[in-house]
Amino acid sequence: MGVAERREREREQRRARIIDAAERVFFRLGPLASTMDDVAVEAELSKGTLYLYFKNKDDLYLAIACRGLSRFVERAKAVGDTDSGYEQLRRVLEAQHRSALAHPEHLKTMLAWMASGFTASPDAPGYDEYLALVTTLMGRLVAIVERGTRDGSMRADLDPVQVVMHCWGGSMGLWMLVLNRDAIAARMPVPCDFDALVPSYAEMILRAVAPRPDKEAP
Amino acid sequence: MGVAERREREREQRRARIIDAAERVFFRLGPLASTMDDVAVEAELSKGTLYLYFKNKDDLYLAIACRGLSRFVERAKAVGDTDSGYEQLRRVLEAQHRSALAHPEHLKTMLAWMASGFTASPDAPGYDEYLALVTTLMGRLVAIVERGTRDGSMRADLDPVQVVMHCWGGSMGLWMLVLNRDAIAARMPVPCDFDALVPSYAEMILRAVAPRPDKEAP
Amino acid sequence: MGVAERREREREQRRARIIDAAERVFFRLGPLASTMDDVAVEAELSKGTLYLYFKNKDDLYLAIACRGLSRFVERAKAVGDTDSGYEQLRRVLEAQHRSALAHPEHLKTMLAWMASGFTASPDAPGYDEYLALVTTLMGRLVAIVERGTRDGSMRADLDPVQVVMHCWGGSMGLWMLVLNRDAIAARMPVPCDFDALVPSYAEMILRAVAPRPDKEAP
Amino acid sequence: MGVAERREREREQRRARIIDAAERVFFRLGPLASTMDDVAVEAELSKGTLYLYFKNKDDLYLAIACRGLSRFVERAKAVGDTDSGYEQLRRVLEAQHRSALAHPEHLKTMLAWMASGFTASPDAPGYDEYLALVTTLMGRLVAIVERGTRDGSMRADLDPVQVVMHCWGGSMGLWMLVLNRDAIAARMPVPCDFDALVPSYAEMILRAVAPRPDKEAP
DNA sequence: AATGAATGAGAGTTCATTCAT
DNA sequence: TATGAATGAACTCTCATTCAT
Repeated sequence: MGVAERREREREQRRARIIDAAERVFFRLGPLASTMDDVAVEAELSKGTLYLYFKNKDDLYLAIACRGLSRFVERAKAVGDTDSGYEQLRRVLEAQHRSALAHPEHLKTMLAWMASGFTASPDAPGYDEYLALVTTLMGRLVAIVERGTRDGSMRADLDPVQVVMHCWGGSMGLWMLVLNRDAIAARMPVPCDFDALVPSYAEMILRAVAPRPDKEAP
Repeated sequence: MGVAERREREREQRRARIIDAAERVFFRLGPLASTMDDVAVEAELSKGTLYLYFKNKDDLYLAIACRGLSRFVERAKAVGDTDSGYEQLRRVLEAQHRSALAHPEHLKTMLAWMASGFTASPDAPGYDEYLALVTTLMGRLVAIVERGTRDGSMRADLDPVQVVMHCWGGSMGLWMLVLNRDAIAARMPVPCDFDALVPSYAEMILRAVAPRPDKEAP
Repeated sequence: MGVAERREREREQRRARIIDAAERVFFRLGPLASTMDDVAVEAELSKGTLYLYFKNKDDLYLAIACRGLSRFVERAKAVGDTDSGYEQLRRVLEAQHRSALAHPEHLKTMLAWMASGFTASPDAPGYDEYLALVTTLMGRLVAIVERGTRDGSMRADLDPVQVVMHCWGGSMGLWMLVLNRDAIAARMPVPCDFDALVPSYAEMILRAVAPRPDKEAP
Repeated sequence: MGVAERREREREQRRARIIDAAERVFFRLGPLASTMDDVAVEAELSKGTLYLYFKNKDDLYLAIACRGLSRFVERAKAVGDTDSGYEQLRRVLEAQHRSALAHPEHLKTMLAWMASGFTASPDAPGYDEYLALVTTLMGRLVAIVERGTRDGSMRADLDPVQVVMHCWGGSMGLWMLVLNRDAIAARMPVPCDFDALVPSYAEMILRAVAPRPDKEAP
């Protein structure tokens, strides 16, 4: 049985190395301009081999999305469960901002994928993994907000799901602007501090979910 | 002189009809999967004719973006300049939401374009028009927030440009979620009211820019 | 009848102006890269109008060839008929060299046409004119050599037609090299004086057709 | 190691077969009218496969030119180095004439290429090979004439490079006429023996480079 | 398991030519 | 006569995918 296990392990390693290569290529050229040939060359593998590990280009795309997402999820988990809901949300937002700053290309790739319509077909091998990640992340975030509404660190009348979507979707939209800062700056009539954009967005969110001040200090 | 005028008018009409057709195709297939052949068939024109009116596919893309944007701009202008800054912002957000609801396909196309990196080259014929629209819109929005900070209807410590970007970018991001509601809903562990997403986002923004209640009622 | 004549004259002028424009375009871009659109713009005429004066692009090509050829013919005629055959040949070669130096683009265009296989169809409107020119030129040159063989200024055993073809074809070939001097120079292991090429060729021809020296000076 | 070698050999064979097919097509239709589709059909290969072996149409063109040129070079080398310069030149000219007679289509293709301006870009894969061939050929011919001027079998005052260019360029020009014999014959006022054209040209060249008879027989 | 040659449909774009006005 | 919008076939080149070895 050692042989089968070693094989499986080797297979996983090889798969991971292909994703590594694909990430480098996708980040360099964008997912659209990247070809399977580019990925094969970068992975020092033949093109045919790629198809032994990934059903098609979209499946490879999905695997990259999973990676990015799992980084987010890990950060969200690392925040822990001891603080107040408000504090946890603050730290999650901060953690994600740091994560995005560290891997902006990941974000770019994911955005391109989202904006082009989430083409992953449910029968792609990586689909289940991806689904599990989203579910985990969303569940975690919703739980944080729910806790906040209960422990009094957030307004009680918030709809947790809506708040999570505001955090998630809004951040995505702002990152879309930040990642295209050059193109946008050229079109803005007034200067904009792009580096401050996401932090100030988090600030605004937090201010909006905070309980009314007059209720804070009776 | 009537002839030249009529020609010019007919040319504009034909151009508009091509954009109509392109919109339908782009919305049906997505801008990436759409081909110039598809557009030609939809417009009941030969492919060569397309190139009489648009330099290339990107230029056609840009024309669609311009159209969507100009709808936004018109709505923003229609809000008028008589109310308080806060009230104007509220109405602009509301107007844009209605606009987006009426033409979601536009938004989808624009998002795909933004996420793939704003490829418009400055020498495309429609570029200047596009630029002017963005500048107008951004200028208008910034002016509204500036007014709000001065007339006391918004917090005085707001950075108007940041607020505008939060409105703009955040809405985009949320619309990205709404437009992919089916794909996302399948991945959400808890149900989400997608129709409420953008309105509740506007509400949150407005709440965040409003002056502190304890300063409102001294 | 004055009206018809004026019309005919105007038609000729318009035709000539189109050829002017076509020459400029062909010389600038080469006959292959030149489009009927380019010619129409250069002629400040609509594309459709071009087809009122020329059956198709080849016919326009032919008209340009005629122009170049008629210049040659005029130079050949201007040499006169008073000198010895040898002297006339010398002066014709010299005249053609000067003509080619003055209008190298013409030569280039004609060469491209010849090398791509003389595509003129006999039913093109300008075909007869072109044919007449070639006939005239060849007849003139052959007559010169024939005279030379009879008046003792050339070797008596020459075949006049062969000599004319050597002059004509050989010059063409050498001009082909001269016109591509840059490309060729880059490929030559030894330097070459391209300016001397055609004159030295004429010299060689003349030396070869000259009577044996021992017969010159008895 | 046998596998890699076999692959390489097969690759060369396939490449050669594509050039075969391209030659047939180019000769039938002319290089301009020939399309990559035509070549693919003739080679019984898919269009995509062509691009695995040749970067683009020009590269395929270049490969054909190389082939024709290498035949010339081989003939020039086969002449050997034992005779007088004059005799070597005579035999080279003769050899090239036979070569051209055997493969006129090659000549036609090369002429079309030359006349359209030597478009080969230096980064085409076959460019170096082509360059080496031209350099070899030119060097060989110049060496022959130099030898002739030194060994007394040619006039001492000849410029070897000029003579070589006369041979090369002049022959090209005459072949251009021969290859278009039908079109030209229809335009000639007097009959012309096209088959004799190149041999009689070689004769003329040889006569012109030969030393003066009165110096030969003192 | 790995290869890489082969595929072939289809992309965007061009341009000589036509024809209704 | 002159126009120029419209055509549509043809072009070169790309690339995700397959399959014999």
